[in-house]
Amino acid sequence: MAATLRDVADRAQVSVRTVSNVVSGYEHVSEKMRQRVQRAIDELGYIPNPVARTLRTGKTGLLSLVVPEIDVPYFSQLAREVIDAAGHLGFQVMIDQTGHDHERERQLLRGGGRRNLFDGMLFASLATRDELRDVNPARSSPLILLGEHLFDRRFDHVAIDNVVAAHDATSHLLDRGRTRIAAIGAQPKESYATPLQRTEGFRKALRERGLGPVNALQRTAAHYGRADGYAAATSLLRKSPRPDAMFCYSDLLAMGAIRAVFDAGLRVPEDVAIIGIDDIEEGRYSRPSLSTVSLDTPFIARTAVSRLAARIEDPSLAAEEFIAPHTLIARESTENR
Amino acid sequence: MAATLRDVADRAQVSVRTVSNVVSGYEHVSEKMRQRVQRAIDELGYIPNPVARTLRTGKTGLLSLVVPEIDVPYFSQLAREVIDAAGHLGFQVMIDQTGHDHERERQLLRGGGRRNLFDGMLFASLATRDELRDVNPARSSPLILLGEHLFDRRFDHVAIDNVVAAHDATSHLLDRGRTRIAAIGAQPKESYATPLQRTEGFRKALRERGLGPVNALQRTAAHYGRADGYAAATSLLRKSPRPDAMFCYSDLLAMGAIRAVFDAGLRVPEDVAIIGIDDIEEGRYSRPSLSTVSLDTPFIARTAVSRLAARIEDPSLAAEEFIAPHTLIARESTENR
DNA sequence: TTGTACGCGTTATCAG
DNA sequence: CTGATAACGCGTACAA
Repeated sequence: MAATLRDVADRAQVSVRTVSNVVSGYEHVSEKMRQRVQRAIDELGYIPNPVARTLRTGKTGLLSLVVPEIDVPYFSQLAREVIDAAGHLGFQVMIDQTGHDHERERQLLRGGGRRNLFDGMLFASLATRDELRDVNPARSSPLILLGEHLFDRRFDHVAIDNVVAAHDATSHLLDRGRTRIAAIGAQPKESYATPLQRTEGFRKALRERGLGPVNALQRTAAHYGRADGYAAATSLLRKSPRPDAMFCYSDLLAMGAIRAVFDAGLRVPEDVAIIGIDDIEEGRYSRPSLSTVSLDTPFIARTAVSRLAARIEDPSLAAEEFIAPHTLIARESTENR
Repeated sequence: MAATLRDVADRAQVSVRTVSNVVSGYEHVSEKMRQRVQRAIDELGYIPNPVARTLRTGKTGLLSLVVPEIDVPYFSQLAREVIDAAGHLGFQVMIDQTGHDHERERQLLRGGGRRNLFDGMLFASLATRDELRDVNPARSSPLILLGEHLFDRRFDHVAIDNVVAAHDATSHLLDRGRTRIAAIGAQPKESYATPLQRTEGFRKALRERGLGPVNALQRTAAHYGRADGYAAATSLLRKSPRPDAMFCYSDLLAMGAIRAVFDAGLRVPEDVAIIGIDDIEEGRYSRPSLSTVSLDTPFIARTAVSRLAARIEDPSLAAEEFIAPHTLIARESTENR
């Protein structure tokens, strides 16, 4: 059915080598030869078979992006940037979801069960220290960690400074005159880096202003979704005296929290100020619009993809860490009363 | 470096044929043999090379999902379901974005420039009649169209009944006593099926209640995003008398419209009722929560993936059309005044 | 039930 | 600059 390199060679009366040269744009081919071959290619409608090429070269041109759930706005935004950045470098992207399942994460880190169909992997899902420890950087396929995993320095790693980001968000609430500040997003089992660091930044900011321990005003959230934020905020509002501000570890948590405040008959920001982290577009249109810490997703995506490409070229590269910039964005949800 | 089938065969003192049988779970292998081979496999840490297997079998186990932008909630939710459904059938999913670029759509429909690295494609982006006409179903790789393209019956097609959905949404607004109903989402150039059908359903519902032509209350929207909804709604509110309801062709348009109404100093639903289509999670937490037409995304994803799998098995299948169910969901944004 | 040998479509090596 | 030919790793018809 489909024409092969050999078919073209036969038709053009040349060797497959010559055809291959023309197809892959090899320099030293006479113009005459090139035209003759090109004509045969066009006549037969020949298209190179990427699988055969891959078998020979060992490169598929495929990257794998692993996220917990692609329909979480932060991750779909990241995916968008990653796919674009990868495209510019000639890669296509396949997506895997872990669904917060540890076993699945472990499995994907080992290369998806089978030997990889991809040249490298961007891992943006959670992973505990233990799961990473099982992975041997020297033997596994090229891997870049995104946003987490500060524990393990054997891997390339693109992230933000979570301690500072959380500190900035909390300080912003303090600057607005809030004093009973709650935090939503610590993990039930503290095994991940990001929530730990955000909690650290949160507490640090409070300490700097002479505010004591705040365990009673902290709430865990398993999945950083709207429902988690809603539940946590509802629980916090039952306390007396109730908090006058909430720092949410993700914008999605914040969206849930905002709704919870209103369902409790209170107002944002008048009664409770709310700030998140991520800067998803949703927060720019919500009522009130959401104050947040904006992460430079394009930077993260570009850095991760180009670093992965470099590591595919040279797997012996020493592991490096890249910190993406973040900016505090004040919107309506933390305005002064 | 990596062990091959032949390495295992040498080590187990058997032929490659036998090893291959064991690996691919062939029935008729003696238990003794199986164990001997399995031991060699484990010792060498052998993993089959999917590329070589693909070259031989012609199947990559990869599906391509094409969307306009993955970070649009409707599409990321669809992607989530598609990836899950594909996983159950042993497929992985790569994602391509068209970014509303016609040339790119055309290119992807032709198989991404190169011959396909995937077994089949789910096309959920827009495409005009012309773009599809260039594609020959018999020669291209297996293709399923999602949600659009009712023009062309040469392809498998999974969609909802857009005319009825739009009719339901509009009727809901009429049932709530609204009389000056606007519509946001027609296309500047009417080349796509979905907006045309929604406009048809919209007008049909108005006609049934004896309401005349409404061109003055229709607004186009190029990309169905929040910004488009905001701009269109703002423009509509300047009319006098102003509309008392807006039917948005997507939930995202509706989110932008809600914000626009409030920025204009008016209230939803008291002054303007708003309804969308899609049922994205965002609309369940927004203020007011968003009335909408819920599409059965899991059904769409499962149907599309299993149909694609079937078509990969048997490319000669006759094209078929699948209609996914939809349900009207009334929330706060269309409550009675 | 198992072994041998060939082909899948490329790229790379080595002559010429 | 171009031709012949050997890999790449696996599946399978054919033979035993």
